[in-house]
Amino acid sequence: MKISDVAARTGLSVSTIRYYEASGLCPHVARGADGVRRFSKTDADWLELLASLRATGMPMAQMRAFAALYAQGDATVGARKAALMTHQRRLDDRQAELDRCRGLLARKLRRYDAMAQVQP
Amino acid sequence: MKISDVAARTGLSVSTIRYYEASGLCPHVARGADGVRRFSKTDADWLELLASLRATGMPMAQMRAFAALYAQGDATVGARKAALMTHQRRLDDRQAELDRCRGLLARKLRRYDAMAQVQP
DNA sequence: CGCTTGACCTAAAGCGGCTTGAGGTCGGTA
DNA sequence: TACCGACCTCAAGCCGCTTTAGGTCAAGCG
Repeated sequence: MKISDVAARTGLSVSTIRYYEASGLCPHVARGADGVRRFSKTDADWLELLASLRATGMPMAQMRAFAALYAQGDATVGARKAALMTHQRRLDDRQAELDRCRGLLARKLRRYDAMAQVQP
Repeated sequence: MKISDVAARTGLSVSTIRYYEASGLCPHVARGADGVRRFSKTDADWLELLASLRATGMPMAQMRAFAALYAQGDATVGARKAALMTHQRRLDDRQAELDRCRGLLARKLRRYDAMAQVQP
């Protein structure tokens, strides 16, 4: 799999994928003799997870820590589980923000409609 | 109202509020003779809305545009309504991302649990 | 055959959205 | 009076990318 394929699949840009690798988020990506990156299915799956974590607000430092655990194999499953559960809580916070904002927008929009009726 | 009060109320940091003002997001904040900002209730409400929009991903450029409309008064209600409705769609996108991520995490966590059972 | 086009590569600079730091003014209090 | 804390400005720093500059190679075509 080439970098463009992974980009298409994960929704990350090609640049972002290179940046993530350079930042230690997806270490050990294989290279062909020509120096071109060759992603395994596992690499792609991993990046897909990263993309989802990042899109929902996990900081890079935590993703880096998570990647380091992942690289150390099965012994770290407990720690990884904890990291994901921490992120679940972040999701709940985001959800709350989203809901608050939805409410605010709904109220604002109703007020705008009321204004439009009074002076059309 | 002083800047620290607005910070407490909106959840924005004092620095961020100053930065927003400097960026044209909340123009015309009054100043005392001592040069200290004096926020009206309207200012605070406005910043609260901005905080919510920002926290849910509206780019500053769009907030700036929205602020400019707001500053021009009631004639721009239609445009402002459109802007908020655009943001509502962004909320839906975020919601979808959140849900996707939740699903992914749930699957991952189940897999981790399975692994822990096999080799405790 | 040579030439362009396009996908890949690196390294470095730029950008959006804050945060932090240096340096200064004021009012209150021990 | 000397210090503390809240305010101020301006500039630099930081995070998470994106863009730009400059280069290699393979495929396609006039």
